Amino acid sequence: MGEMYIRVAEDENEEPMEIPSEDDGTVLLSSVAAQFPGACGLRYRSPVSQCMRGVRLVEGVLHAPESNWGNLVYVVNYPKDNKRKMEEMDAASAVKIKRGIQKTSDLIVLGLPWKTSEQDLKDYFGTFGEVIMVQVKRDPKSGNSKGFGFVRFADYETQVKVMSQRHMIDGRWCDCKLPNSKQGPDEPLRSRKVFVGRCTEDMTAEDLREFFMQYGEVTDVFIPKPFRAFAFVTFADDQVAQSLCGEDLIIKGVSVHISNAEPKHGNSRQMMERGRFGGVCFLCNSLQYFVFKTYIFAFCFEEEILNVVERFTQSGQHYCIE
DNA sequence: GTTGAGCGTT
Repeated sequence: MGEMYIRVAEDENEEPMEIPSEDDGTVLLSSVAAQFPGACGLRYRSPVSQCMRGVRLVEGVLHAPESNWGNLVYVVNYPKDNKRKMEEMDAASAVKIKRGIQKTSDLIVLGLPWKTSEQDLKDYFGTFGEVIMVQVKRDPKSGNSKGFGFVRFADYETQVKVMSQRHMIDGRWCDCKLPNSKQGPDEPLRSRKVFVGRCTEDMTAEDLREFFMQYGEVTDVFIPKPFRAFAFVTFADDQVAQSLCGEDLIIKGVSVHISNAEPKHGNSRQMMERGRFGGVCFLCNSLQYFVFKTYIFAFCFEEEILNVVERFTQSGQHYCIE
């Protein structure tokens, strides 16, 4: 038969590449793999049945169908769950993220007027997007509203939008948040909050909010007092928060460093057991945590320390200095 | 029958 070339592509619609055959008309899998690393075989679309057919492979040698390769385009087979497949998966999920196609979750609606009904909720939230669930929590006996409820949207974009603002419902301001049951260690790498290090004292919460708005909806800015050269910024969308981690950004002419705000397993008990941060506070004589000098943790990005700092500053409790 | 920070009878 003599040496010839067969046309091979990664996809039926892509431009094929010519792969040399052997003198006996067969094609070595190694020849295919030389151009398509990781290839484990070939397939083609039968002109008769219009189905994909596999090419016979015996000990690394590909045999022509009908003893003739013809002018068909052969498509490369890759092993299941190999690198290429993984890349396709990544690409697919990346598209999902970019398009905002993400699983939604129930949002708790806090501050509802006693009179607000589920129909009221549906009518109100329906103006943001498709509502697929509403609930008003009531006392089973009396049927009286407990003043809070839940809502679930069809689209993640809608959820983000709704979480990013307050809501005037039947004359009261209400907040929509992720319920506690949906937070926590459910998805540890999905933090919506970032740590902003190297802050200067002239950076106000409003400065930070305005700056970070360019990346996405900002739902909270927290600056510890007294000044400690860091802040926490929370976004409505965890993807935004994650995308900023590791960045050095310029705010008011100074470079701040963004890193993750929440430890994967930042358990205060674990820290105490390690004996690194445990002890008795000389101020209150009963607290069990130490926080070191400002300049130490201000420039230290160890998640555990930051978590402790945040717990203290947010709870309004005093803290210990050495 | 009241109230106003919170966290969901299944």
